[in-house]
Amino acid sequence: MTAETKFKSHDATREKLLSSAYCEIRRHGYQGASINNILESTGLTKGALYHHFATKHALGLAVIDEVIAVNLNDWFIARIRDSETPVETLLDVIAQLGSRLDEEAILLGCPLNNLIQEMSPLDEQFRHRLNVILEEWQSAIHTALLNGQRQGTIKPEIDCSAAALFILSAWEGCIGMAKNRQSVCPFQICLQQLQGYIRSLMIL
Amino acid sequence: MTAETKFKSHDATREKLLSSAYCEIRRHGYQGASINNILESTGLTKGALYHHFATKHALGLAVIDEVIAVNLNDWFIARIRDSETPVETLLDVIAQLGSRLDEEAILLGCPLNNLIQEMSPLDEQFRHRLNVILEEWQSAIHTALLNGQRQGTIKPEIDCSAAALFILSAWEGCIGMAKNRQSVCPFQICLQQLQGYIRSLMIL
DNA sequence: ACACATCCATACCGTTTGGTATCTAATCCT
DNA sequence: AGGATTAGATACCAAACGGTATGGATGTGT
Repeated sequence: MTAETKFKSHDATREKLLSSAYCEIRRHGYQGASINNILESTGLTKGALYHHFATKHALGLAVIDEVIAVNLNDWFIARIRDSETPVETLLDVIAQLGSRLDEEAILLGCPLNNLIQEMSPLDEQFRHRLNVILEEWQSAIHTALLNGQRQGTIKPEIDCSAAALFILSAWEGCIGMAKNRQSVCPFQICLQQLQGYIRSLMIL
Repeated sequence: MTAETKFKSHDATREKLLSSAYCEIRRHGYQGASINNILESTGLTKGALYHHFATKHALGLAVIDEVIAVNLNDWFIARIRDSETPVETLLDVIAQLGSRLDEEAILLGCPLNNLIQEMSPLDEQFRHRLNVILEEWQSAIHTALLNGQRQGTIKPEIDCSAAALFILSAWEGCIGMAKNRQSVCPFQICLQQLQGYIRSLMIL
């Protein structure tokens, strides 16, 4: 009970820091993220931050592990992996992506892809963790396609691994392009083409 | 003659600065790019830099206009737009992309896409200039597909504008994913899938 | 040859950066 | 209850940041 309340309040400020850092990084990138901004938006001080995180670098890694990875898993990866009608679900998730994201979300882009583009050449620890998420994602699409083949909805001659990699790349590519257009419309067009590609893998 | 030599030496240091800034930005992003690093790698000083460029911001815009836009135009956009066998050329250019880029080039990613992901939400002038390049690129692919339709190599029912947008998105997406994998192999697989998509638009 | 503009080096500036040392409450364990 | 640990606020720091002011060369135009 006492340990629980302590643990809860402990997590409370830690979560606040993580959440604020996530927003700041999402907007300005990791390098552009300002520790002072993060603290200002939480009302906390450096004492709190550096009590929970050794360095800015550690904070960045924690944001990846505890925010980005979790969100992506809940929203996309787990849904696709665990579906009993995986190909339908894959198409559904992409459709929802096009209809549910507002302009601001599009402008800010995919948190995973943002960090990949910024940090992969700069920091091996960042790169590795982002790569793990990416591979889980690709693996989820891969097994979805394999299940589709088993269920007879995906053409048997398809290389599901390569197709999964391409779907993921195109997915992130669509979001990336939309980030520059600042508009939902071309984004939806792009996602429709991606759905068209996926349907071309299917047996009609 | 005198005016010409003056102009040449003028351009010489200016080009040095642009080239060095391009490399620095490619590695660290615009925000992460250090003016001092740029100067150190050229052997020049701040007097030189701020004589030719008013601010770091102006330098960044000049890199886009005078290096990135020019390079992309020479390597991809103009080639695709001006080809008499546009679809073949498009496939060729993508194939060359997979075979000619070494691991370091892949690790550093597409200079255009890098800046798009970093700067689009942060600076309207950056976003606009990058958008212009992107639209020229998409337009080049678009007209290539339209020419293909006229030549009877592309299926008439294809929405060439949407397909061009998707090809461009997937293109950048492939490079972006490869940036994290740090390997040529998945990149080539991804590009092969993109070629497969383009072939699915063609009349065999 | 002389006034003038261009080019760029040197030295400096204020601000912001991530990070640290210290100190005070609060909480935990026995 | 009381010593020990944890949580977090405050004040400070050196370094790096982008940017500026000045001054001296090197031409350039007349």
